[in-house]
Amino acid sequence: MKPRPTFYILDAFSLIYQVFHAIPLMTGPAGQPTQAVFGIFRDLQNLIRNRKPDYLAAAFDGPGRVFRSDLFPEYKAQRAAMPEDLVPQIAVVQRVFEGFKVPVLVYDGMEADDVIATLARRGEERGLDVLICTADKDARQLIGDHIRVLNLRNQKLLDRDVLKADWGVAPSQVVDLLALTGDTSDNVPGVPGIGLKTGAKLLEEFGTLENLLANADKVSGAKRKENLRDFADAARLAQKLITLRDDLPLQLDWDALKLTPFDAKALRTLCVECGFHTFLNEIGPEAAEPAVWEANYRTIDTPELLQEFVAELEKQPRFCLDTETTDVDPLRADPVGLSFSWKAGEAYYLPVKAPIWCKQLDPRSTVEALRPALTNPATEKIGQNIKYDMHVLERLGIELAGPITDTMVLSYLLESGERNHDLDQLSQRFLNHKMIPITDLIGKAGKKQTTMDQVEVSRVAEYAGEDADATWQLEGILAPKVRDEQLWDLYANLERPLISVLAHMESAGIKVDVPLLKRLSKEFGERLDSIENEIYSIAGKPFNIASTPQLRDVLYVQLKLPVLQKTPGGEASTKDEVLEELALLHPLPRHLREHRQLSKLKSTYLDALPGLVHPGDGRVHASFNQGVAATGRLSSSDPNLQNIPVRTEDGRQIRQAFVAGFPGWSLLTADYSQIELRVLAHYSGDPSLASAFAQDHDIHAAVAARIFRVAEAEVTSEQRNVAKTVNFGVLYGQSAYGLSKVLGIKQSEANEFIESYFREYAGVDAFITRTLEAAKSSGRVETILGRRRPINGIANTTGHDRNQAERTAVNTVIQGSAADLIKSAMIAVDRRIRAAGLKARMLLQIHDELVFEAPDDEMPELVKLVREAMTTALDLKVPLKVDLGVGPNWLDVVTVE
DNA sequence: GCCCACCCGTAC
DNA sequence: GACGTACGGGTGGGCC
Repeated sequence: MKPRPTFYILDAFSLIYQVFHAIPLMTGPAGQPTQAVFGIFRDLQNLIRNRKPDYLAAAFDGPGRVFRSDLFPEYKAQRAAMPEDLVPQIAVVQRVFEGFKVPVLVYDGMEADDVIATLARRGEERGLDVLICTADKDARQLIGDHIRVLNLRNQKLLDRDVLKADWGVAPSQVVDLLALTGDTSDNVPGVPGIGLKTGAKLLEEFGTLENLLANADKVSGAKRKENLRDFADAARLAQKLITLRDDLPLQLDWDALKLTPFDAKALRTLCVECGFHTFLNEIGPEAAEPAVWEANYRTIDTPELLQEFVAELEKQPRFCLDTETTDVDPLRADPVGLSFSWKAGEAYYLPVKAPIWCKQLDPRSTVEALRPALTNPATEKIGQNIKYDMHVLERLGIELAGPITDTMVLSYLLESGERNHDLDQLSQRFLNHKMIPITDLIGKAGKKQTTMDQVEVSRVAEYAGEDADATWQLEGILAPKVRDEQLWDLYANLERPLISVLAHMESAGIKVDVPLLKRLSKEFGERLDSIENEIYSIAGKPFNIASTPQLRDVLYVQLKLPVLQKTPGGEASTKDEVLEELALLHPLPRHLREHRQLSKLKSTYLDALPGLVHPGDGRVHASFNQGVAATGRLSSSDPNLQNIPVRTEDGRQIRQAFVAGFPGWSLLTADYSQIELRVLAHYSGDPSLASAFAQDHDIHAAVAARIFRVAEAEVTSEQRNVAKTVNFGVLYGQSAYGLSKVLGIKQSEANEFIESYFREYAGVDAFITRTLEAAKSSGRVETILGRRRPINGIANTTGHDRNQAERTAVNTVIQGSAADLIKSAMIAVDRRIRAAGLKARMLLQIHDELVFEAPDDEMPELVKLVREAMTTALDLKVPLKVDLGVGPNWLDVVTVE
């Protein structure tokens, strides 16, 4: 079945009032109020961008008489006049609708609600999937198989089922329910004493309002009986008022309701008038006609041309380079060609591996010819994700020298995590240019995919030339932006030097004991088999335990166990936390938990890791990604070495397979102790937190002592555990509810712990308040080294969205500052290792931990050097502490003094 | 047969 | 609804 086309109907005034009240007063350059305009602009932009409606319309109330006033003169009578600040915004909002090309429907004498109802019906009949965007409860009566209500504030969709869960009634009963409860905002009467709960209960019993009123004497409670009798007419009137007319004689031109591209010019004018600078940036380039991309790319494919080219290249103080290869993994990739650019619209492509019928250069002599330019420390090298090219060049025996400017990293600093930073997107956004998709050359991933060396040179030259050209042009835009935003120091002192540190870590990799992984895999496999049999016999039949739907069926249909939690998709959850509960009721969940744990370990680590071991050196070379995590952390992939198990005994065994690479070498692990809590102590300046760290106390015990008001020596392990959980909860903005769930205590109790914590650590409270205020006024937060992250929705949302934004804001400062700190440490350690001329190498970073390998005779010096560099990486108001361990593998490390 | 959303679970 | 940041495996529905 093909999905139905979508039809979004906007209840204009409902949305306008919603955003007007939700967003604090904003004013434009002329001092005019703009918050409703802003809110509608944002809503439309998001709606069109994210949901891509097929059809779209906005309904306004029409001028003239309203038929409901004939029925009931007081209808909407007590509704306050439109706020003074809103009045002038309505006309501008209309222009926003026009700018986004949203057809505005206004009909003389008709209310928007009825227009919407009619549109919805007609849309449904036409085979569309109708979504009504409104906060108006009345609209819920329209819900059906193909009509739903969408809340644009939280993107929540109301369908038949959600309605049932929410109000306990079917769509056909909505009118009756609202007629019973009445609606104070529209001045619609109802039956006193009947709210949503009671109303739904009565309707469940009696079906309809009419039947209920007819059988009022059967309802329990004397007062309720009396009210139902006395207010029966009021309810009947309300019913009439609430019922929407879905049969208005509207002339609809469906073609005119189809979504069309917005009028960028009109919107731009409006944004300038209103001072919406962010929107201006967003619609600006993307809306404009694609820029003319004047390109002149030359292929350098003879020794003579190469000689001329190198002579030019060596004259350039700065140039952009890019490498083409046969693989996304630079350590498995063969070089195919290099491209260079130092002027917009111009680039050079040097093919070194191509189909035999194409003219090309000799790889070896080309590398030698380029070496002086690439290793010249005085010239600047520009690239997009240049770490990749550094790997390729390293394998050709070239260590890139000179200052590096990486456009991916620049973009990341400007907007960490809010967007992707790949070249295609950067080019689209900043240059308004669509790059040639790589799939045009090598096909889509899969069987038919070829490699770049199979593609004829002329086509690769266009592709590679464009890469270098676009990167060069991007640098011209991004670098000034980074300087303007005062982020250049962060780049030059932290992210830039980190690039080559990461490149070295990646090319070092870490040795893996594959036979051990295989042994463990076999052992886990055998244990899994026996658990599997046990599970099948308890369940009475075999099924796929790894299949959530099948497991659901066994647990909740077959065994009829209670559904304790639903997934975000509305299905019964089978996650571990739920199984833990269910284990108290039935033996099966216990076995399932064990099975889950072992099969996770087996598939994700034991079986996947050997496939990622580099055949040449028996090591895994993960990528440490510098442009992904929104807080400034690194991430690791292929494989992810930042989530190797440690918490359970079975999981921990896997660490034994990460070993020192050579005989007589060992691993060194160096963990920051309580790094995020120390950062919190630094920021909060809280004296008691600071002194606990200054005196190197057990921080969880120290906090326990204060919140439970006992001596530190008297703290019980339960109290310490509570304090530990609260400590971490604070970092994540955990609520009393969350804490109570983790600790298995009452919410009220959890609340007391949290309150007690903030009473004792008022500095922490003040830090949070300070951070949130700054976030609200500036729309972003900043880490200790000035890294920034935009915080969306902290000032203009409420409820859950607001809380989420607040948690993100606070956590980003802590997590991001800790990330700054360890990045600084990595650079410092790397420098010192080089300065000392050690063979030791940094291998891994796991957010608060560094892993090295070194010859045993270097170990004492390395330990000293690492500790020194890490503890002095940044100067905080509390001391930094590092725990070090040495051993033959990542499991069996022995603590060193 | 490939792609992707969803669910789940591992780390800090 | 309720704890922040990541990555990745297995399933199964959708698509080609």
